[in-house]
Amino acid sequence: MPELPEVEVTRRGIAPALLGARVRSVRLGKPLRWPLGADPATLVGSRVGDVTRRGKYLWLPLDAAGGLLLHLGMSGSLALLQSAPPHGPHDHFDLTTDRGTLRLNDPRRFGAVVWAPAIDANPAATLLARLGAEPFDPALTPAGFHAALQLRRAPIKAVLLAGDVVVGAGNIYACEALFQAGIHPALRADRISRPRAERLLGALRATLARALDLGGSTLRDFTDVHGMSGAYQTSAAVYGREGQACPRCGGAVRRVVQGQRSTFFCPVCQRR
DNA sequence: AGTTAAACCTGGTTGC
DNA sequence: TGCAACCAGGTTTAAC
Repeated sequence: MPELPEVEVTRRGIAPALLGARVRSVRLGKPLRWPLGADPATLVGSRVGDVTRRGKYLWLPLDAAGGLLLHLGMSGSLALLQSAPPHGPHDHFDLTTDRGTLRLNDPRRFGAVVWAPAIDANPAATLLARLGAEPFDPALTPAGFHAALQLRRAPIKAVLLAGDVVVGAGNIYACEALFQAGIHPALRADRISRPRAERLLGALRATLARALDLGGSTLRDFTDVHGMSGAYQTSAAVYGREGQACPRCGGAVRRVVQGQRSTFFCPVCQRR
């Protein structure tokens, strides 16, 4: 599921409700990507601070008890439950507080909940270290973006997905941003001109902002903390629309595989 | 060093 | 209907 918009929608859903909440108990289900790395009992009694986001990770500070780094993987979602119903087969983490239970549901278990003493201490620091710029950070300028792309020979689609230049775009929004920018997904990143890099950065920001407005995309699993689906997927121009008409030129949307992932694009509107 | 496959899992959809 | 093959919002890890 979750690319930056979905993670941010999730963060906005839980942050105000959990700020200052007192942890009552922690329940672990099946193993996630990594072990928690702490005795759940040591978290009990701590207070939740302000939940922040870095890339597709959420950081949930627990004052004296360090904090939790959360990732939703491919199929994860968080719910905030006032009275927690019995857990289902894919509920793998419960953080019960005096303000409700934060529950992670993740069928594929690519997600993670990892404890760290601080966000800049391991293992959180290592996981966050390789992340690129936040897409809405004003410090990320067209010139800086272009300069970073000049160092990469991989296809621009792969570079966007790698997230080490700019974070936030996953498979849906990388495809959509490239369509909006009129750039062919197989174009080498270092062959993108300065004006086109500027256009791509604008397209990426616009795509992510629009998805955020629509509550993200729900292909199958994703819901916000109240169980609501996102709506972006119905307005996608190319993603998931192989063979359908390009909304700009009417030609057929194509699907190719790049780096083991499907890429959707319009061969007419998107140029090398 | 930098790019590309393999791996982690489950479940829904497609095709024979 | 049954079953195999393929596909899916990600990213670390190992291998060219």
